[in-house]
Amino acid sequence: MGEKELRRSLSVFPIGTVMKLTDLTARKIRYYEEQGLIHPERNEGNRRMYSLNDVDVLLEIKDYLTEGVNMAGIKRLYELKEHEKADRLKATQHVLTDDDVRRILRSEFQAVGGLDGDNPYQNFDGSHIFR
DNA sequence: TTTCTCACA
DNA sequence: TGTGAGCA
Repeated sequence: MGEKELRRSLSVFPIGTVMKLTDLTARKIRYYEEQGLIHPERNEGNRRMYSLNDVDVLLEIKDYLTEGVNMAGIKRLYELKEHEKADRLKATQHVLTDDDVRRILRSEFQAVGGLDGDNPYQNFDGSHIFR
């Protein structure tokens, strides 16, 4: 991990700052953590401390949500990325970048025909997004 | 003053 | 998801 990624992973701001930065409620931010989408650290007082990466993820989650992807779908995307990350440590293979993931998501949407109304992903059950 | 966890007229 | 209670 380079120094740049290291800095982006430093947990530096409290939930109040993240709320302003992401325009999300504390309730939602903690909920996404429960869903395993972000992993803020805790300080001495049990307070959550978020990193720039966490904020980025939160912002991405907002985008996915407005695009009609539900929590199950979003979780798949991040699980997929984490698996790639794990694999990268074992074998020296290529990894899915954020852009790759976004590309995959877009093509999936186009293949299904649109972002509004009754697209299949609205009721995604967690097992067919990349069919 | 801010954040935390828990619970639900 | 919101909101209030009672702590730290």
